[in-house]
Amino acid sequence: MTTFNPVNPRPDFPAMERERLAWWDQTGMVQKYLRRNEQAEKRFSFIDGPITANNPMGVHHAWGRTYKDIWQRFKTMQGYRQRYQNGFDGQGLWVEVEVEKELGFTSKKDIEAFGIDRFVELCKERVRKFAGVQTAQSIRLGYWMDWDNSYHTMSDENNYTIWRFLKVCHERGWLYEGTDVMPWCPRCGTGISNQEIATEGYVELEHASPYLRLPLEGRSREALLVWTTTPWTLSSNVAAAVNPTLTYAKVRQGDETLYLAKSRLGALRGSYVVEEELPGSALVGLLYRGPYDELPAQQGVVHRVIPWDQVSADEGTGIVHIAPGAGAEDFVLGKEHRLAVIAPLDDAGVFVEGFGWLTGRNAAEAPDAIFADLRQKGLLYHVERYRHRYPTCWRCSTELVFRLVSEWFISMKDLRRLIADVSRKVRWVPEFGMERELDWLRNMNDWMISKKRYWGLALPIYKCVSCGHFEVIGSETELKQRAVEGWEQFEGHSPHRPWVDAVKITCPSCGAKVSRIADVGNPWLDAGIVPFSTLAYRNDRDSWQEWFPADWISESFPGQFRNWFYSLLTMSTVLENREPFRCVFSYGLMRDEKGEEMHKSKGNAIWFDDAAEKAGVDAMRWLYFSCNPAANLNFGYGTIDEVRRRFIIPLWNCYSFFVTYANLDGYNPTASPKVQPASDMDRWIISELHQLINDVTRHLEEYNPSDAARRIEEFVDRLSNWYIRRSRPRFWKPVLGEAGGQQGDQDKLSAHQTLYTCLVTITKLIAPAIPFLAEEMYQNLVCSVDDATPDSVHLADWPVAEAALIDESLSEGMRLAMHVASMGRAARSKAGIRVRQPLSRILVTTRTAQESSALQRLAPHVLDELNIKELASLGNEGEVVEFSLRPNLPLLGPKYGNQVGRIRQALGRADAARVATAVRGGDSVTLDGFTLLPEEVLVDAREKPGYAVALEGSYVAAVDTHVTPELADEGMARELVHRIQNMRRSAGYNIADRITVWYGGDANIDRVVEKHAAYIKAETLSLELSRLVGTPEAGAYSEALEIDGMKVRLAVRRGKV
RNA sequence: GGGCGAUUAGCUCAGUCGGUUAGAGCGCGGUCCUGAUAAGACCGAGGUCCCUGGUUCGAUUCCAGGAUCGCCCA
Repeated sequence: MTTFNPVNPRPDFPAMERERLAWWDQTGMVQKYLRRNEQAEKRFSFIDGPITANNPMGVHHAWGRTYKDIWQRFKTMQGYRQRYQNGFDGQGLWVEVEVEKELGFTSKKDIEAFGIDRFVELCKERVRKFAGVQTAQSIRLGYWMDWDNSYHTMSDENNYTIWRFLKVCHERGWLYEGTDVMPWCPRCGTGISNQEIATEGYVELEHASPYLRLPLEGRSREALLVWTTTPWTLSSNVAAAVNPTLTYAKVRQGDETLYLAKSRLGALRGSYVVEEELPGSALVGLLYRGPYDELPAQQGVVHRVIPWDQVSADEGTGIVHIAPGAGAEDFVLGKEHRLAVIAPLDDAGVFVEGFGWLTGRNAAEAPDAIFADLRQKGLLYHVERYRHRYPTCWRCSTELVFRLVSEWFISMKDLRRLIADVSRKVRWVPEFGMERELDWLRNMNDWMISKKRYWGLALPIYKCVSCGHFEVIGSETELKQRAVEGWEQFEGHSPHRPWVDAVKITCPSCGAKVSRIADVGNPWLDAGIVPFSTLAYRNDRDSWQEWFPADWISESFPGQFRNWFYSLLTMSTVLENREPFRCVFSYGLMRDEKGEEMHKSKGNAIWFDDAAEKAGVDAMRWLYFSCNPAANLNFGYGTIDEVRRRFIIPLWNCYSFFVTYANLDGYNPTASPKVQPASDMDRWIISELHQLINDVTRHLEEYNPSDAARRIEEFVDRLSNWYIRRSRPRFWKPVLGEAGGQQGDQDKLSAHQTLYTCLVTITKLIAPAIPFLAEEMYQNLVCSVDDATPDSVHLADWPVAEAALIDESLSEGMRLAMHVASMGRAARSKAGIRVRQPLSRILVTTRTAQESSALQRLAPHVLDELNIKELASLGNEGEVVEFSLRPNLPLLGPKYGNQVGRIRQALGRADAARVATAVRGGDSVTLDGFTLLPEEVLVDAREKPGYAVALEGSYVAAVDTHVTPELADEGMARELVHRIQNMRRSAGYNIADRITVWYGGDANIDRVVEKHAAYIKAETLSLELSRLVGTPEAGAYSEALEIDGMKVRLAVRRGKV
């Protein structure tokens, strides 16, 4: 009867994860976890940035969700009460676009014909569907949340809380209707935000780009030469911009004079004479005749030259045509210089009334007619084909125009500073996040919150068409009170279009009936309000106070400084003038394995579901946990496999090793007597373990996942490749209660107990990051033997380090021992003597007396590892090495400053052997008048012939390579053991099977076997070891071998003859 | 044009509160142990720590300028 369930040495991790998910489900473990700290005093408030519920989740979402899960789990284990609320983002154009695609729609007209109500219902349905998909995927990820309590940004409460926010903005005078020039898709009939363009909108296109003359007022046949890539905007030209600091040329060409930047003279056609050079500032203020002065829309417009430091000397003519009604930068300049604004296009990209022969024409199709017109007026200089990146609609690829539109804004004039002050109270991880946010706050424009679409927040703005008065409704009750019409139609519906639009109120200013404006809201309002809407800000202020501000939020860098972080900060500043979160943790961008961006179309995107089933989510999660959050992550199956190889498999092997031997020995952590860890090895790994607990806890509390992961990996490596490797004989020698006596039992128990403690503690430390593996190990190691423990590792307490168990000097000593072992291997490797061949002596230098004694104490481990008999300090062994001296700069630098150079020289000239002897003996030395303390001089040793020597830093390990006949026989005995072990394995015997061995060979073999019979028998669990006579008996497994040129025949058989 | 990052081995990245000898993984060459583990361990080769100045006894590290790349803003 075994204590623990046997461990599969080659597990199928994804299958294991699926089984574990089912078990968690059956046992209601997630519910227990969610309720674990219900009564706790201390709370940890995490607020989830809502995920866009518009498509299945990607591996990049899994990255972010892993972080969120890790810290919530960590804080749960530490006993903090939490809300575990997930959020879904569902309102906005993203969803509309997908629904339009499904329905095969291409324009707003299609939606209106279909019916806004049906369309909006389909949008809601899509959001619910993908919220479900993402929930299922998140559960597969092992993300433990209160899934039934997820919030939706499309909820009534969320929308009404935004109403409240907008009303406060209005009361403070920050809400206004303004005009702006923005990218517009003439086909879709909607504005396209810069953000939408930045992601996938720019395309390389070729346009006919005219150079034209703008004749200067009051100067005969003198003109500015300008260039544009958008000919239709010339109809609305009101100014020309020059860079005041650039040099311009006045050029004579035939009977006319042209002005352009000196660096752009190459744009001229034909011969010319430069008459004068002048700074751009000399042109500022000149008046000129516009290209379309005859149009009604241009009447009364004065055209003049304005300064603009953004005018480039590398393109066009250095004189830029400005049309504030048709270009974004132009519009800003227009405001600055109080220029006239002429808006030429309607929402379909067609010239409006007032543009003469252009009226009714589509702007995109007008260039040829415009060129002909300009040529006829004598203004056209020439036309070139020009390739450039131009914005297009990300939905239908139509070239965008820039159009003057009327939109609603929140003024940032006062808020900018207030938000910045609030931002400074937040802890940003990484730290440079704050600089990015503040930079955004310095440079941002007023926040445009309206969008001329259908599915989204219904902006509660009621603008009177008769008198222009507008007001903002702050809640559903206020709307009901103010409603004079349509409330019955609206009642029972969500506050969305078209239902809410039925409600009319009375204008308090003129008494007219007023409708809601048709616009919907910017979706970042939806996400920014959640610290209020999800915490019952409107209805239960006490509950809100309890959870606000959030202790921690997390989202990736791209976009969030100007999106979610910004909207959170803005809305919280307006409502409470407080920071909505105390700490924000952000991370980079996910790329594919080669560092290229992932795209569906490129075929390098990896689906979450595929990755989960192929690689397992623990491996994925450990990758996310261990990578540097601030850097981009190159994600791929190769990357995940490496994580598994590097960390998960070695950890699993440690676990598997423990269970194998614990079962063999009948070790039971609850039943077996507790022993005091006596050996250095046990005390060392326990000391390492408690340092690990300290470090991991500290790193997690500082939101530093990668260092936490690195420390755990380092520990597992030491556990596997030093502790277990060195302790192996202790586990397998005599079985508990059999041979070995009481002392052997104690030692063995101590080994089991130590390894067990390490493994159980690791399960807790890794539980937040890789919940499946942690649970798998914990269930078997803990729950199967102890009823008094929590039912799940995820209900366990986070480990707390015991300072008394940490022994720094032992750690240092062991580090040195490992280092010496490594140097010894290097020395052997250099000499070409394999470890199976015993050697007599290794000589080692150390830096200090403490090191020397620590090393002597741990010498048995080093010697056993290296198969060497004796370890001695290399003191004055001048025959092995020669010495050289170096100054210990960290000590001497501060003490002697710029005299260090002279000390260095003095050491170079000194008798190294003499100084080395003195210093190693703990005596000071005086050189050139400097009296140096022993620790201020570092002694190096250099190899001399005769020994195999490894040098590393100031350490030297010299291995005596002389193999005596005695040592050679011992090596042969060990070789035989090795061969017999291989045969046991080839023959398929069990670890504990006793065997009989026959051997045949020359006299050397006889001698070796005779001399080392006891050793060989013990190592190979042989009951009998006899000379082979004739052929091996039937049923025996036999091999003919050659060892160092000697022919040997070996045979093995199970049991006794 | 402005802001924020980055630049370290063939590749992907750690690291250095300024100190002598800069690390890991992958890849490459070689070897070994093996009664947990070949999905392992070890050894080795491989680096003007982007460039130029400055501060300093000492700079890959701090400061300034520049180059290249990325992100954001204009």
